[in-house]
Amino acid sequence: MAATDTNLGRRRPRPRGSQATLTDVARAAAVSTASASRALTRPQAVSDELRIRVAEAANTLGYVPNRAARALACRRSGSVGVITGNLNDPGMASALAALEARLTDAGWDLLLGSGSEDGTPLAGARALLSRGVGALVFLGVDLPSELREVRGIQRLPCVSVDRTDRTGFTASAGLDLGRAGKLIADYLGQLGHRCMAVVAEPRSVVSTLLVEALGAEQALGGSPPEVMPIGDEPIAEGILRWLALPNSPTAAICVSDFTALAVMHACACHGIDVPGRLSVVGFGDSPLARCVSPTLTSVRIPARAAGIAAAEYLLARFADRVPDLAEWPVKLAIRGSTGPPPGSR
Amino acid sequence: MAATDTNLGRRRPRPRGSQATLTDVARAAAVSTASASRALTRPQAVSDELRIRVAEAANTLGYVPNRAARALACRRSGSVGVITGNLNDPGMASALAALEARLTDAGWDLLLGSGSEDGTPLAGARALLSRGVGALVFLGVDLPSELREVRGIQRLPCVSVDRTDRTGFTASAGLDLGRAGKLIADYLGQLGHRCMAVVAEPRSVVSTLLVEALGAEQALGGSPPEVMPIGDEPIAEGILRWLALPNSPTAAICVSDFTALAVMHACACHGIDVPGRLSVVGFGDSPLARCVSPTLTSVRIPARAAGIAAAEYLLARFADRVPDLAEWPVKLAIRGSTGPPPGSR
DNA sequence: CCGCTTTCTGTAAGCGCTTTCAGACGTCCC
DNA sequence: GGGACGTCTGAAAGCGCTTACAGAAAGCGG
Repeated sequence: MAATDTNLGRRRPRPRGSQATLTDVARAAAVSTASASRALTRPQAVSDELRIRVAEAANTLGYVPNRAARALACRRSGSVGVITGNLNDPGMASALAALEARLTDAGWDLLLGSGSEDGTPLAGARALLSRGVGALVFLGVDLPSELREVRGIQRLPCVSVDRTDRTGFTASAGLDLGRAGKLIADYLGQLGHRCMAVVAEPRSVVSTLLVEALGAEQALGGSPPEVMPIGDEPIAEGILRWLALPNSPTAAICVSDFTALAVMHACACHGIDVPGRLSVVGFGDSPLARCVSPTLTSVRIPARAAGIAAAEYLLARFADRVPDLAEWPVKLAIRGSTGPPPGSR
Repeated sequence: MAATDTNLGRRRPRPRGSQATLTDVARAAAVSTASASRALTRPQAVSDELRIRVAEAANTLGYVPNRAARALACRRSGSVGVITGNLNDPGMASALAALEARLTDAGWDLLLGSGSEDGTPLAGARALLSRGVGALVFLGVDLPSELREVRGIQRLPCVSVDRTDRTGFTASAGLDLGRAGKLIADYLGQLGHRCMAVVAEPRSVVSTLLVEALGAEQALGGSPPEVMPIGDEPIAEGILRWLALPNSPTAAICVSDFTALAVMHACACHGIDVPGRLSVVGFGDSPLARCVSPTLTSVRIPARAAGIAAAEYLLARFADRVPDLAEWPVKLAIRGSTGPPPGSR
């Protein structure tokens, strides 16, 4: 239906004056198409003279290889699929940009799969698979364990850049957001905090990971953190309610710097001292984090590096090399918005 | 080089147990490949009986058409290229998600082109063109006028979703961010503001448009607005400096809600009344805008709608229908952070 | 100078799909 | 009953590219 609706599967007449084909190049260079193909794709396999002749012909004709034909002949698509989650999660956009740049440089296409819009990443993975992608990248999505059951995915290099894959199925490129929770818990725990809360945007991978990691952390006695969803009520009210609790949180872990700033502002408006009464931690370490007062302690995410790492991983696998996945540690940029909890000497 | 480096253009053996082909389906259904193809892509063109037989065969075999082969046979790629700018600009991510969802539904692929990473969108457009995309979408990028010179682009449906195209070359899908500046200027002008300033993240389309639109607006006497770049110095310092100017701004137009919140926070910390002394306008109308105090006046961007509009436009052009580009007006969500300038009765 | 290896090039066979063209088979009407 | 017509199907020709295979040319030791 979709196909006919949009005229997808209908042959079109070859537009006049269209792209030169390999045959044209071969004719212009007075060689066979085989030689032309070789000269273009594996220059070292032909004689210098032939290579130059073909290159010149290709150049003057403005030859651009037809990817579909190549994919068909090679039985390989030349494209990798990327399934994105919430691109508003700090860093995800730049990870994507870096990934794209590196893969494009190497001659691969990036096919965008259904992201956070509808349903699970499973549907997205299936759709991309049916498009014949040569690999799959998961960017800021929670991976369901059913993923490994998806038909044909076993053969495919898969990489997730924020290690949200609890299935252990994909490789994970450099970025361990899960560690961020531990990092924060350790740091705050050492300062003396025993009760901390999370301020989270819905549908955010970061929030999932934060809650999970904080809950598991021993420093906090294993109790799951209080969570305040964003967008329901004024931030200030939520905070005041927290502080009125018998065992009130002494630290607020926020899912983004934006959120953290909202918390700080609410505190400023109600005379709640940051970090004296409440420590605030942001996420993403945006440029603004050091431009506010107090300056904002924030998790720094090497997103660009992670995007590149993912790309390198895939390129290595494509070339049948042993991939070498460097870990790019998530770090905490400690600034003025965090300190010892009230009552600690 | 890249090609050999990554083994791109090399044929691979047909993996065993791989996808069923149309030929397999045809054989299983005991029909010719021609009939199978027709039954699958244009069901109304064959008899019921044949269609059902083929459908069943395809189903049991788990047949998935090979896109490359189809593209080759149809002389059409079945993919549209999208060139993204700063995905952190409010709304751009969701516009992309919506675009992707709609196009994927209709059977088109989304090819990601080099975004903000390197150089101009020109290179990105060329790269995508050489990949044989059937259309181009520009998402949050400033379009240089050289774009129309790109070889082969003239024949291609092009659409930009935020109307940053001053070349008049692309269609523009529903979203006129340029109007946002006018909207703000009008509103603030009516309140009595005569001098306003912009707080901008670098490399942001929104900021470009804001500065431009505000500068052009008559209400302000045509003088270009003061601009404070983000990340250089504490926001508070910049604001204090502004307020010390002889003809100090009475309103701060911020490139995002995040930025706006930073401004409000700085004001709160220094006893600057918002909106009494300084009105603050945000951009994007995020959920947090109504959770802060004062609630934040913000530009509401129908980004999802714009993404869908872009998709519909392309689908219409693909089907040789007359595209019908609805305008999705950018609106101003007026809340508590804006008011008359100081000194106005 | 011969046979052998090595290096390069061309021929031709696909890759999986769509579509043209023509044939087969009914239907309908005179 | 016979021709005109319409509907459906199949054979086969590509789409533009890669590559197996074989042939040509060149180098080389004996």
